[in-house]
Amino acid sequence: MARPNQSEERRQELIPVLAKAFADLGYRRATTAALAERCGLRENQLYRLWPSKKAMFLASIDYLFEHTASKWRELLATEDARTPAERILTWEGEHRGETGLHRITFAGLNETNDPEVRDALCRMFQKFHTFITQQVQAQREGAHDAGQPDEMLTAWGIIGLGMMANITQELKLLNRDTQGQMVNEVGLQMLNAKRG
Amino acid sequence: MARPNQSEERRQELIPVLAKAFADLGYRRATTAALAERCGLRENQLYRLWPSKKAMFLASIDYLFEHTASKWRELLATEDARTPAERILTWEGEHRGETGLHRITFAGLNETNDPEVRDALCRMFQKFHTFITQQVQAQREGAHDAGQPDEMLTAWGIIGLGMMANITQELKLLNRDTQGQMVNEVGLQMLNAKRG
DNA sequence: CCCATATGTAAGTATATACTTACATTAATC
DNA sequence: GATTAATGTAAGTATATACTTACATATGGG
Repeated sequence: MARPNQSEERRQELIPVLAKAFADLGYRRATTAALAERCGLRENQLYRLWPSKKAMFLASIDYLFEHTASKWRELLATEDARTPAERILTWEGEHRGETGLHRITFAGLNETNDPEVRDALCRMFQKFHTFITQQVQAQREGAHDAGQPDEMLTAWGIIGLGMMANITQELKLLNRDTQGQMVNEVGLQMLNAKRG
Repeated sequence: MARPNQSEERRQELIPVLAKAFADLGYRRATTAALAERCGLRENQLYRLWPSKKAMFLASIDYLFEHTASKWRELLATEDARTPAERILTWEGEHRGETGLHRITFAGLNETNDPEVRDALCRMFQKFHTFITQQVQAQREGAHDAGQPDEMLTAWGIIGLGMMANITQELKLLNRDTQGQMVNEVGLQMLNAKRG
């Protein structure tokens, strides 16, 4: 034998670079040439690590989800005057779109004809949804008002609010402050509101 | 002169076909060959009517927005026990995604590097936002509660809810009934809620 | 009928780009 | 230090597809 195979380590190092490239450029404009250049490699070196561009894309989706989720877990662990759900909302309002996860999501939503891409997106949304549903339940602490939507539906609403915040950012429809205010105010309302 | 030019009429006839093609296939898979075939034409005939594929795409965005907006105006005109806003929410909960506008939106969001596409999307979202803001204002009739987000922010939240409903549909994450329920319940909550 | 323009048909081109191949060089293990 | 797999370099290929060109045919107005 000679020279140990370090492919796995290389992959771990490169995935954030790929994810950023897909986030910056979208799927189409993130050509294999561009990806390789950002990685400081040649195209065929990338292809030694992943079998296809699609595989690189799927790896990026998983990575960015994990990245976001671990940030959220961290927020849950720290103590604060606010509830966990409120902390996440505030943090998202302030840091919205930093990872570029949404751009990758848009790119993925354009490729939903591809079963693997579709599955990756499904898993991602499902995980977010489970996570947020738990937070909504914790926030409401069983004090379920008569007219209030159940926690699962509210959770989808909150995810939608986040998507919309990303879109308004992408299209420069709202400035950062207004965007943060939106996520905070409308999000809190969905969390806590009672029917009038 | 000979033979009157009927290009404009042809365009009007064909735009719905193009829009459906983009909605079904997304931008990338809607190749010019596919577009031409669905129109029952050759590619160069399409190119006599529009200068580029992008132009066909932009025309489709405008068309689908107008299509949706006119449906909503119709809903506003009809009388009902419910308020106008409630009527739109219910209708959207039931007919969500029929036009395929959302798929075109996703495709567009992937091409936001292109200034023309970006502008078309901005115009579309702005128009929807203006429209919905008016409905929220009408619904709340100036009875603005202290903790309630202002109507413009709420309107973005409602649009986000609609986007999310489209995504859950696209990825088959929710069945139609639950989806409609989500749009209705969470939407109504955003419209009417008072802080608990 | 004429003729100018619209419409139809059938190729072709140019380019981008995902992916491959061939070969040179390096470096761990024995 | 020899061997062998990993890594680096530089081309090349194959294909898809947006867009074009060349030419034939139809059709309405003078």
